[in-house]
Amino acid sequence: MRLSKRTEYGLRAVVQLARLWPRTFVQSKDLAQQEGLPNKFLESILLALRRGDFLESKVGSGGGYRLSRAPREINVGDLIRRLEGRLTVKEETSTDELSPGEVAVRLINERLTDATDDVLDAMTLEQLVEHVTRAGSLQQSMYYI
Amino acid sequence: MRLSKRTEYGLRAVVQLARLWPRTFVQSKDLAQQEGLPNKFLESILLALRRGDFLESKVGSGGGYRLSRAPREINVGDLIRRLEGRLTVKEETSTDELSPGEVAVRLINERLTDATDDVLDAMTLEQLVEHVTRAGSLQQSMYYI
DNA sequence: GACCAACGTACCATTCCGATAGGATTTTGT
DNA sequence: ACAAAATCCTATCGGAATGGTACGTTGGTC
Repeated sequence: MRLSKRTEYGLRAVVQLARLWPRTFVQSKDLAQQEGLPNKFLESILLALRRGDFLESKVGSGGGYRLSRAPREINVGDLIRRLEGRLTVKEETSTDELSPGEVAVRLINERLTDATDDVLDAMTLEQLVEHVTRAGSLQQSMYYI
Repeated sequence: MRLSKRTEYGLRAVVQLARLWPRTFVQSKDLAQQEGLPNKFLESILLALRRGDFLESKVGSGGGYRLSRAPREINVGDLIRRLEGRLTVKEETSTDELSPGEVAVRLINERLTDATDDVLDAMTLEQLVEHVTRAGSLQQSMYYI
């Protein structure tokens, strides 16, 4: 189980935006620089997030992106499902004439998606950022031991 | 979250073998035909499973594959991890100088792999086959309603 | 009206996935 | 002994997905 680069970059940008919330707009260029990401690629990701109503954008000088809602209101599962862009062609639910092996595979797939959805849906962006800053301060405090 | 074809085919073959356990060797060709899988591709998968000590094989006329142990002794998690053949280049555990975003991504990845491992490790091949045959008999009985 | 940044489109390079081809090796059956 | 049968092994390949770049357009600010 591995997240795509697209998802990873999107998450990293959103985490940055959440830490700045509710301050004003941040430009794609700056986000890319802070996290060391390819600028144009990131732009396309941010655009998708805006379309998914996770971000608001402002064009022109002094423009940029910001979260459309408070981090508390944003669910990580929703975010990632948007980023992964699952097309998953509806799985062709032809329940008839399934071999035993096919039934087994289907069962496992269901269990896996349920488990991952549970993990991701139980986490808000606020919680995620909280974990991160805790880990960060922990990391920082270790320099002084 | 989706299993690769390689994993899917391997599972389907193993489920068939588990249903026949502890009977004698089944040929790749027959497994491929029963499940409608490409023969040569399946062969390479079965070979990997043999190397992973899930199967025993016998060369020559009357040869084939069979489980190396009882289905009860085979863990689905082990099986799938073998089949996916994740190379996952050790994640480069450079704990220093991580951006907040990177920490967040790492956290999510850990949670996801933990959750999926939990699901898969809690299932033996015997249990999987049991689920399948139950579902199968249910499906069959519906023909007679 | 000059600049700025989001928006949009098209394209490209590389990797991975699923699969096939063609054989070499080992055992069984006659 | 020999032929058939099956696993075992290596190489290759087409196509799709992924990750990324280039270039231009639109809309907003000073």
